[in-house]
Amino acid sequence: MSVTIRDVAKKAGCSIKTVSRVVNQEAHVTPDLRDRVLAVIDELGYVPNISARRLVQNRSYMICILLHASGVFQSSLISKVLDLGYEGNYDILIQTYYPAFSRSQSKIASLINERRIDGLVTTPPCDSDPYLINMIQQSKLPHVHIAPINPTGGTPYVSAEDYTGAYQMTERLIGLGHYRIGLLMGLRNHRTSLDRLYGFRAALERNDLAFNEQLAIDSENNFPGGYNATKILMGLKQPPSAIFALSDEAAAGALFALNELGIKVPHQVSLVSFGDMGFSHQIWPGITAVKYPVEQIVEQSVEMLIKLVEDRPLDVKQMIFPTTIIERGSTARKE
Amino acid sequence: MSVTIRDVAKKAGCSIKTVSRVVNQEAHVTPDLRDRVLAVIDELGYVPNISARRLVQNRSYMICILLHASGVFQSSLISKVLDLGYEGNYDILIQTYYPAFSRSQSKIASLINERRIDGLVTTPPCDSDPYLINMIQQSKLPHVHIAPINPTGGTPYVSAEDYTGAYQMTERLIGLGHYRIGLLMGLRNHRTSLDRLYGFRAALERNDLAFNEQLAIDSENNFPGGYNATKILMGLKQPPSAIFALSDEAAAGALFALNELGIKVPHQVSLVSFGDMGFSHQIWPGITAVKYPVEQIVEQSVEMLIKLVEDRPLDVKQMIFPTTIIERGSTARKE
DNA sequence: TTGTATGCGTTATCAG
DNA sequence: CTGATAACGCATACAA
Repeated sequence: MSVTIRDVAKKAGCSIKTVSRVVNQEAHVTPDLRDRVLAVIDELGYVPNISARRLVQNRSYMICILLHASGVFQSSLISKVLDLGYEGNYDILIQTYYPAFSRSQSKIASLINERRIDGLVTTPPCDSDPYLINMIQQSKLPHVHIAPINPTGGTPYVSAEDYTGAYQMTERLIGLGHYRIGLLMGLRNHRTSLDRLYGFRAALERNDLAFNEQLAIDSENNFPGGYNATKILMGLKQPPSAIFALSDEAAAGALFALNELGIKVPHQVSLVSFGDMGFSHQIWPGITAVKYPVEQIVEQSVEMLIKLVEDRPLDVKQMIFPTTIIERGSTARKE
Repeated sequence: MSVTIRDVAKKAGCSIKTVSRVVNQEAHVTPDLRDRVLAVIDELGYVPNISARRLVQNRSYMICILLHASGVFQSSLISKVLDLGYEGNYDILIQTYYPAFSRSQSKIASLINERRIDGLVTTPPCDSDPYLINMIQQSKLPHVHIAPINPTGGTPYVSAEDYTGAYQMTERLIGLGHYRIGLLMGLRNHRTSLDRLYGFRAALERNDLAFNEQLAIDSENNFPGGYNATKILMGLKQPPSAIFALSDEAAAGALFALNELGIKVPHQVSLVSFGDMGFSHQIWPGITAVKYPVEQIVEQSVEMLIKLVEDRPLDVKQMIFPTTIIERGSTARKE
């Protein structure tokens, strides 16, 4: 078969332990011998067998990112993961998890219980699945949350300032003279959606504006959700002069609906979104958005996980990144 | 530590080989004994150690999809990969490859040479990198191409009818009365771009229309590429009445530019694209597109690769899927 | 500084 | 049909 550590040792005239030392860059090898071994390694084209190493060390050198569904959030998250993936010693396995499918369940169960991964990062709403969370905790697998719905149990997590971002964006709209603001909400069982909602309400209150139930539409954080909600909003006797979509997809749906209705953005209606992951700048006239710092979140969560895996100390167990507002063409002062 | 095959054997009062047989669903075990073993496995919560299995079988049960850059093509490809990922016995590692970065090179080299993967699917333009291709061939690693630039060397590949798709779409535009069609080309060193270009030209010829160099703009297959090219096209003394973008991103850029110029789509200019991966239906007024069958391509290529890995016969070594045209709001008869 | 011997948890061989 | 035992390739106590 292929060349092993033993072949190298024989040819170099030393023991396998010495070769092992050289390969793993341990101390206590005379430069002379080290060079000889290195030469033989090069000559024979020796590469360590990762499976053997994994077996004896009981480590997989693989970490997993768990996703649910797919959308622009997932896409931009994955982009960042891929960028991280070719650095470092770990392979990053991107895996979807659909609680409803038993195949999906058994796949992740196998990943966790067979110790095929050294650690796990979960993204919302995976962390709201009790089966999964329970399994992770039982297994004592190193685990980091991204934007968890329930940041309980002491699991480290990385998140963003959803509340503040929504608050600031709402204030900006109010500052532009918009007092009737439509809100396209996400599902209420998502923490991020809730935080954004609270931020929105707080900004209204702060400016002595009442929260109008009629203007806050429950919708899914996707294109059809935003599309339908906008149709409803604009059909009201007193339609809003601005719409705040709590996701990029919903904003895209809203814009499509507004176009269809012949309503000019931003002159007749201003539109803003929360996320700014994907094509917010590519859809005419460019959507003003709260930028959600996915990249930093992903990078940080992976970094934290690896520290956990390698048993290195974690200075902080919660990290919350600030959001920023990106101004584009979809907002204007109320006429 | 954790429970091993030996523990199960001891408790069940049989040999480890028998346990192994039960676990691997081999024949030659009396139902009685099998049940007893199964019961113990369940009781002890035994799960086989994948690393040990990998070591002894010299297999990793992991396959890799190699990507270059990121865009909507990659995104929709990844979506499909993720759907496949929780089925089957293989983990699918999604990996980017940037030939310019030595870290990226050494990562993929390690993946291949240390046999950390059992097989590899490459996507364009990875297959145009000689270093990579050479390495793959040297290693004799099972390998399948997706839409290769140079389908040489007998490597199995899966692709789509780029030529025909472009031909048909062009004919459709001509049928709508468009005789001056702007073409937003991708980079010329991509086979798919070339095939699409040839299809476009063939349709023109077939309809006795001359290919106008001025209307065919070299641009990258991305948003700025399409944006800039469209600005150029519409600045011509005789601008086109229709634009054919050879990628979704370029089409989005084109649409943005047209909006910015105050040109109505489709009334003043028709716009079509090739790909239909991402948001073609989410950008007003919906972009008529040639649908590129990514999902089928990905599924098929993974299936072929696994056959290769498992040494099962491959009935076909080249598969080329047809494209279809999706009609949306961005095309109209020339006024 | 270097080497020996043992074990990691499987699968596979071959005898019973 | 079943089981003892030998690999697989590496890391690591421990000995020299």
